[in-house]
Amino acid sequence: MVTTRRLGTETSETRTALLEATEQLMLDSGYAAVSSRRVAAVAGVRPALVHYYFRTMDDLFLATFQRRAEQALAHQHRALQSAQPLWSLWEVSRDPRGTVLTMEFSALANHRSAIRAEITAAAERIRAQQVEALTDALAAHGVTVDDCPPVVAAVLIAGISVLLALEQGSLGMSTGHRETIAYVEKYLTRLEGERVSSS
Amino acid sequence: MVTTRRLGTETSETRTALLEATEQLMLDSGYAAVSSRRVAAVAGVRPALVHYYFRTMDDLFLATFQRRAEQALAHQHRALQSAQPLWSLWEVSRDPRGTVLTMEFSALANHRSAIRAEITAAAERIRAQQVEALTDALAAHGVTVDDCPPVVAAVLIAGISVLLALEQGSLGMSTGHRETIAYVEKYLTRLEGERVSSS
DNA sequence: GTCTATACTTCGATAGAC
DNA sequence: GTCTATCGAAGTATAGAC
Repeated sequence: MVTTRRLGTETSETRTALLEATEQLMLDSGYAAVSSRRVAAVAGVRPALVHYYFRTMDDLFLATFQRRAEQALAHQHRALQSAQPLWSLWEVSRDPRGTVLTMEFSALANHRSAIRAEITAAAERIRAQQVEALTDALAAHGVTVDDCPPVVAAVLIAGISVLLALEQGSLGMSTGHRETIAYVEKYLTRLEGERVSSS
Repeated sequence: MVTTRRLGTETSETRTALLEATEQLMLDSGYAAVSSRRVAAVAGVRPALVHYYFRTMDDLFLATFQRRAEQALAHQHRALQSAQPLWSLWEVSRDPRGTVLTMEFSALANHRSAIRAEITAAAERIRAQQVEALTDALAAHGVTVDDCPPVVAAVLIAGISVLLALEQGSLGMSTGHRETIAYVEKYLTRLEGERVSSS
């Protein structure tokens, strides 16, 4: 049953402001803090406007996620084409904003089935892109599939990044972080040499 | 300003039921789904009773966490004393219930400052216990601090566990999981031999 | 010592005003 | 095409009944 209620246009500035406000709230206070009223307050508009542009809160979350996922995929694609793809992937993965949002959206997926499929699909695309690039990058430096399959390298980098971001960001904890970063980067240096440029 | 309002006793069965209901809700639907009404419904009591045993929702979360943290520390302590401490730590870390709760409480810590300090302190204690045991375990198998510092091994195991649980549990995604588990366990076997008993 | 009735706040969502 | 006034449901928390 589809309602006939009208919705705002996709190009509206207000709509974009609402998406940005949602992302900001998720970063600052977690997805549970995202309510139509708070989003509106951050965006500087009236609460009911949220429901004009997004029929339900799930729609708002979904639109926020899709916008972000596209950016992330494109950003990672550029990084993986650099002369030091392993170093680049490591740096991209460690971006705290991206990691925190990933965790928030994963938590959201846990009990909003409408959103879950979308997030899973995006996560699969991002991993597939990593595996494709890592297959060449590792082989180029003599790492065989038997030593370390590309997909394992992708999981390891993602896992370490998530844990560091979770502990540092949410808990303010840093025991072992410096050592772990040094350990990973020593390995990266052995494969791709010293990091050249970080942008 | 402390209120004079009365609270239920610590040994009450109702109180324990509320703690268990809270944990169950966090596991099933995330911390955002924990409300006084829902906790009461799961525990089979009236909503207002939650506030008789726990003055605020933060108090409820805190009590739930502390109960769980003590169990986790004791459980890990036993595991680390086994004949194959590395294997045991890997298995304990991969317990999905524990990992999901850890993530939920971390997310909670992100925007409930009253709870944050407590969670961070517990996380530090758990890591310290791991490092202490890993220091001996790694040295016993000829792994020097230069090869891999114990604290790095602890972070790696925790990171991999968190990512696997997050992807599998929240997203239903498993790309690369089988390979990663095989990769880790190959390494564990090289150090401690085949896994003997898992209990 | 244990629990309930209830006040007050904030939520998502819609019908309808401009 | 854009926004507001407002409803019913659900949230936390307290004062007071048993």
